[in-house]
Amino acid sequence: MLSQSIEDYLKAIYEVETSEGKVSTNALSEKLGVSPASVTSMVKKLSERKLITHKRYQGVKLTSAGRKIALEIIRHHRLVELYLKEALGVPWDKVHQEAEKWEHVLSEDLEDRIDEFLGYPVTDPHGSPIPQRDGTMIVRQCSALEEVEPDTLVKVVEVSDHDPELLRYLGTIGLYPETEMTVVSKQPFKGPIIVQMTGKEHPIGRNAAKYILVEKAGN
Amino acid sequence: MLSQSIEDYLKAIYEVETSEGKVSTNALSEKLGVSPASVTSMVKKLSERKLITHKRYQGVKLTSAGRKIALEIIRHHRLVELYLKEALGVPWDKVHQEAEKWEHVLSEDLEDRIDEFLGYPVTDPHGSPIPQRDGTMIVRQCSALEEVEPDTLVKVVEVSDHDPELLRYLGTIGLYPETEMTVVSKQPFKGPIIVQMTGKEHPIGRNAAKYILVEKAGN
DNA sequence: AAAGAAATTTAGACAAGCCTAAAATAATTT
DNA sequence: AAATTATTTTAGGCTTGTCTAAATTTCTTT
Repeated sequence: MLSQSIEDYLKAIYEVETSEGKVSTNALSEKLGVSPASVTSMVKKLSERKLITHKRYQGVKLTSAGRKIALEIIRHHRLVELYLKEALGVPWDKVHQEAEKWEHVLSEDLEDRIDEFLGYPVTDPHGSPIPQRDGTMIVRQCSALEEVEPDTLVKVVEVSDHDPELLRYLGTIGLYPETEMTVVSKQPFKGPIIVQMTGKEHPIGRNAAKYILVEKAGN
Repeated sequence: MLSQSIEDYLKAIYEVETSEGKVSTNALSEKLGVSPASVTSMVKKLSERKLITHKRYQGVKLTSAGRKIALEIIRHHRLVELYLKEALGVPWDKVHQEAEKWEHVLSEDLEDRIDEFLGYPVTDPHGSPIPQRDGTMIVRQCSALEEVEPDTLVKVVEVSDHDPELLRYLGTIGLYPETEMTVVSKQPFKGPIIVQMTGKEHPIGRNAAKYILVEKAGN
């Protein structure tokens, strides 16, 4: 049995690896909210257990054993998020926080029951792909809303769950994964991006637009 | 925020207090699976925090603050047990083990949602009463099946969840809380107790009969 | 290329919770 | 009542995961 801490580190390493490519001590320190020194000592332990590889002063990499565990935890996390929303009506800006705790206590049996209850879903409430039991995961071609040229019809693919405040705001304007919308204009000087959804126009700050992933809608 | 360990101790103290009256270091050591010395040191910590009172060499007692927390944890545990059975079809011999982990990660918000989903239940799948939000709990007049005289019509009130094997067996013969049955005879020399349920007769070992609580059925 | 800045690691400490072995106290037996 | 046994506590140690402060290595700037 792995400690909650180890699971948290492996998950964080996976996420940084995916989003930044390189996994530095500092990045992990930041992400996990612990000191760099603490990261170094945990990194040592994870290397000894062959869950990651590590060369001094150069980042860290998951081994396939480590990646398998990371994906398992992320699978738990995202299944739980979706379950809480679907089965218990927890609003989408709250599910992340709850899932952070639940992901560590979910048995395989319960994982399967929840998966079945949800009809073997492939994405969580924020549109993030759910790793499948075999470790595979859907891949999608998408870009940040920030990068999209005006006059394009796009479909929301995924919204970052890092900021509940953002999720609440997007909820109020009805912007969820699968929503289609048209990018009307990008205001100059890093001004907001204006999108049109079901008739209405909404301004989306650049900062928010970085965290909204979209794909070109079939038009 | 209380550690999982502290929550486990408070729950164990509550349970021993209820079933034995006096709470000794040894009883807790046994119940929690840790050494008596460990219990002593945790007891010291809990006293300092005013969650229990303790006189050297004479057991331990919950303060009202401590009891409140114990009941909260037990409420979590029993709500989760019932939820897992009702919402996810987890068999009744498995729910205890899962709930041991979940009871520590349930937020108040989720507790309320689950409570509502279940229609504000008062007992868990084994018939144990669920403490209400205000700390109250239903009380019932019942006795162990072992003590019941033959030729009595009884209703099962509660079955101990301490042994999954027993629960599985009782499941196979259809003996659940609310089941009515007649005590046909008590075999001599600590032999089994014969009960009749829906026509069929079943022998129940004395050891099992200790853990089945019943009340006289209105006949 | 050398100096300064940034990132990383080492060294040493601490809290929580557990352990064993030994000492102290209480309960039971003779 | 003394001796034996059982229970509880004390003393001292271990592991996990964290921290700060200082040393080392790497990167960046000039």
